Amino acid sequence: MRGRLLAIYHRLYAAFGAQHWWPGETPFEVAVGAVLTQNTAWRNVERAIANLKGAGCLELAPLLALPEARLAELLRPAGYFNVKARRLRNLLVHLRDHGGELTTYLAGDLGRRREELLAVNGLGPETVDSILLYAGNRPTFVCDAYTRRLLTRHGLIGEGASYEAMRALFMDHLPADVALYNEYHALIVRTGYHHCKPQPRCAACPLAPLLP
DNA sequence: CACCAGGCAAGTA
DNA sequence: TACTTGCATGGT
Repeated sequence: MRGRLLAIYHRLYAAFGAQHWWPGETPFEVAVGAVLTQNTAWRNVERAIANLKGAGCLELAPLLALPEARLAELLRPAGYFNVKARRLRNLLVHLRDHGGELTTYLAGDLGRRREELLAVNGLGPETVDSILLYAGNRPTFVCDAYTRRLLTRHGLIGEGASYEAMRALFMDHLPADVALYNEYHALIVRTGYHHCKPQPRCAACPLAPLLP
């Protein structure tokens, strides 16, 4: 399994190169982006983040001081703006209640932090793992819809596999390397944008030779 | 026009 | 437990 997963990784890296994730200047911005990009094109998230920046609200205190209706207004281009205003506030309140310093918070016990964040309404496993890995540089593997498609298509996991099962597949068979986890997930997402995605097989896909 | 995009929670049976 | 639905903008 380790060989299969690494072979896929090397193929993707050779085809697409380093992805330089996460796009975001500070850990706080990364965490905000993780919530805003739920089921949403990154292009639209960038507009919302630009709005927050323009309002001087890309830090905990000023962002938390915004009325929720005003926050939703700024988040409009990211879609689901009412839902996301609530979810983002839930995260901010949680951080405020746990010291107010994101980097310090994310440096705590990994399993404990992951459980705490998962308990925040609006934060699911992908969002939480994204925050931990990309904002906190913690070794947790991020999975998503593209990951599921890749794993099932290569026969590495069953159709109904849970998020936790997918994550465990990577973490049980790869070294707990933050740089590797970072690049691997980014490359899988990059592959999602690749034109071969709907077809079961495509000669131009860098993974075609590895398909069963 | 339809379909998709770096999900998640709440409702239903 | 296992499905289904709501949430919403913007690009292709």
